[in-house]
Amino acid sequence: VLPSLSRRMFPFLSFNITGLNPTAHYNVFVEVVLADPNHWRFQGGKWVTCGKADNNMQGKCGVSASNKVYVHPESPNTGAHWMRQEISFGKLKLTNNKGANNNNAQMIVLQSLHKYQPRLHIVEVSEDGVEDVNDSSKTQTFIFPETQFIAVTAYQNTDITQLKIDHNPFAKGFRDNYDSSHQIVPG
Amino acid sequence: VLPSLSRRMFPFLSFNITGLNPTAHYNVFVEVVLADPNHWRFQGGKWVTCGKADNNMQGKCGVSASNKVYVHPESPNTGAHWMRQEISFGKLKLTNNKGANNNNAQMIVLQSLHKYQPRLHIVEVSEDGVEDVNDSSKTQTFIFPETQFIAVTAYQNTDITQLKIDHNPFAKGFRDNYDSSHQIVPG
DNA sequence: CCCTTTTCACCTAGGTGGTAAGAT
DNA sequence: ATCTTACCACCTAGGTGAAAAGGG
Repeated sequence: VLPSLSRRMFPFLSFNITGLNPTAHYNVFVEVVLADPNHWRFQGGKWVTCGKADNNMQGKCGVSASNKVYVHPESPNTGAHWMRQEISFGKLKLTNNKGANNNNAQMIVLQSLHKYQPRLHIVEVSEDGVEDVNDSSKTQTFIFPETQFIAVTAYQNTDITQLKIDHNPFAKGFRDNYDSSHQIVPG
Repeated sequence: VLPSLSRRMFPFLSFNITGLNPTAHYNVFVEVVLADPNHWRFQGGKWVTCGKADNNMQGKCGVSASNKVYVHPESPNTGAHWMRQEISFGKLKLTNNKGANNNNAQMIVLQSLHKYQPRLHIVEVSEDGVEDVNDSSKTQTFIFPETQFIAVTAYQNTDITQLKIDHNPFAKGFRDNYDSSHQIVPG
């Protein structure tokens, strides 16, 4: 879901990284860009393009925007740190509220019913402590097409709803086989 | 308190830092060292030394030990980052269990009924990404005597207990004026 | 006797999908 | 009609001091 109050992305992105310089410093972050310019709707049990593409979306697919980036909270850190174990983005939050970024909280702002492609960026921090995203030797980007998703404000596909209920620990109360026998019963 | 299961230090340490190089990288951490070699006990409403000092404590006052350090979770980071706002150590945990460090969790191991002095360390990370605590030009240490404390496993001074109940949000249920009228009443 | 460990009810803090109401 | 918002009960996760139980 994609509410005005932000929600975490679930299932969340998680990566294993190798080949970094163990003693150099890197920023690691995820960016989310439009995968295509279409509106999508869920019809007849399938996601279909709505026909008309957004007017002002043409040519913007795959282009970065400043408010669509989530820097991993352990950034900056050493190559050794990033390679030690899987890097998870379990706290990455999505929202459709453009004013949501005004707070200190870092959230990714998306448009509902559009398809998105997450990207993983690893940027080496140069000696003077600033990252240089324009130096291609210092920045690497990875794209996994299987991580594409369509943002929604209300669930459309019940399979997705069930997947979340089954695997997200915070949705345990909605599981069919949830044992509530420990609850207090009046009388 | 100082249980085998660790508890947070409260009130917690918090610092404002100025004078760093905004673009250089630093590790920031707190170390806790013995303030004196004595046993302390609370008697007649006051803390008094127990008479006999620990045999193997002589000459160890103020000396570092590897398991008495808590690295601020935002380390490493830039001077600009550390100077932007107050640096709080609200999640620093204390324990008396020497095996507690075996887990991934980073806790400071202390001995009950001994007096301790926290120290703030700021270490510049050199260009190759490793800190050099032996280069005195790259490391700074700050000591505030008013932050000394005596570790305990059970509260002795009721003034301290009340201070925690009054100011620690997690102890709200123990406040005299706590309004529990919202609680469910059976029948 | 004094100190430590364990357990507990009670709280903060915040992440779920459902649902009803609101908006276009 | 379709999408969005606001609110809710219900959950995870974990930080409190009190009090009882354990240990030297």
